[in-house]
Amino acid sequence: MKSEQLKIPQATAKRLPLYYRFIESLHAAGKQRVSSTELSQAVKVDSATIRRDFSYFGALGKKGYGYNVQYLLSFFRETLDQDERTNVILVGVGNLGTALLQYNFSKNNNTVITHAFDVDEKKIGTKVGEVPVYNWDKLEEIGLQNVSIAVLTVPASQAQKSADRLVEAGIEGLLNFTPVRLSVPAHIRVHHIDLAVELQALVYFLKHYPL
Amino acid sequence: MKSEQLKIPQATAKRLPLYYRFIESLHAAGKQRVSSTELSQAVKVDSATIRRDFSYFGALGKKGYGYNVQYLLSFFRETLDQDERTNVILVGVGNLGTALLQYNFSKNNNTVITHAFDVDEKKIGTKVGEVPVYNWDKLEEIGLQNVSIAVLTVPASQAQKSADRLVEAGIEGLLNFTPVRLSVPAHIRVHHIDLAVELQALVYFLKHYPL
DNA sequence: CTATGTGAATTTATTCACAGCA
DNA sequence: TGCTGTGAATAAATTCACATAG
Repeated sequence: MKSEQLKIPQATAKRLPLYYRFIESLHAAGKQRVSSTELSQAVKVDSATIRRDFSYFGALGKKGYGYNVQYLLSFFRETLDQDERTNVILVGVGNLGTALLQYNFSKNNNTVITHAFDVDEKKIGTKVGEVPVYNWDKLEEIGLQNVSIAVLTVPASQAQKSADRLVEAGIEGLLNFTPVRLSVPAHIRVHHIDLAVELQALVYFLKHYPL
Repeated sequence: MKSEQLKIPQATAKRLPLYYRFIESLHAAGKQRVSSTELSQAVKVDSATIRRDFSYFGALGKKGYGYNVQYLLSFFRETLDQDERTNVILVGVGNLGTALLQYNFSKNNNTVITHAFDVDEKKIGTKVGEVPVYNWDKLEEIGLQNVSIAVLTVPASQAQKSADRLVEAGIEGLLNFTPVRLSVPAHIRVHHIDLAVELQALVYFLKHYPL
């Protein structure tokens, strides 16, 4: 039951949170069943891809009927570990960091930023959207109380050294909003959200891939 | 010279801005030449992939030498249309919108947010990081002066209707930061940056794909 | 009849491995 | 020799198309 999950394609894994969120909204709306075609229209993923994605987890649906919303919901809740809470820290309370703290991914899920860190005396000791800001110099002292993920929103010049320190402190995953391509040990997982690259890529597609 | 660019794989196109940014920094540092291996270490993309990517544009390098930084730079500048300035508007001056306006992608490139829109009277008429905030109700009146891209940072509840209105006004590309999967005409290009999905995906990978 | 689940085909992307040029 | 550029191999992801269960 655990080992089979190792075979799930990465592309599928990245879509799971998307499915989960939409299934939640269907459930909240009181919908009982849903077909891959309906899901497809909502999340803009081909229906065959959705059926394929679901099939990696076994037969979640019923032929001629579709999928039971309640069942899907509890299945994905467990699969995405939404039963247990996941705590995250954020490093760098600048504009972007502040925006993420206010947002705090709060609406749908069980993943929450619990601590923020910064070096600015004026920010330390305050709260930004419920989240207390701690002194970055006290990271080791405070420790990562079973937190395994950090959101990195520091200036580019501080990115690598901040990452090094987080790794040293025992972090396992980084959501990196800086443009720096971090060098980390092989067992650390880093996902990049590179805002400037995303915008440039859109510009490029627009000019060179007319739809 | 134009038509061949239509064959460039999407995966390659998405990496171009990344290459461009690093080549810029090499140039700024006064470096003359660079090999695919060096590039690989810096941008964390396999060196064979880099050579393959470059090869879609012809023979940019010299065997036994590598690539000339100056030449690469001017080649990519042209390819990514960095000679001409690209103007962008931003809709929704909340926390995230404000962060993006302050950031304004400004450091490296020639793509700039020139107008922001919001409905909040307190924001209209002010400037956020150099960018003036206009009344969203006046969108049509102000018009999109040869702007073809909008960054969408409105609340989820406003996302679809904001997009509809932008499309009506003539926008061609959307960088969508809302969790809503927008429905737009086929000729409109939408890129999603779904912050909650990214974080959830990282959580999932961490728990299920031990490195 | 309906909509899943999945073999097979196809498309897209990555990586290997090396011939050949500077 | 040192590195590119690229055929060929491999891997990953998507899509087709349909037998089959309900």
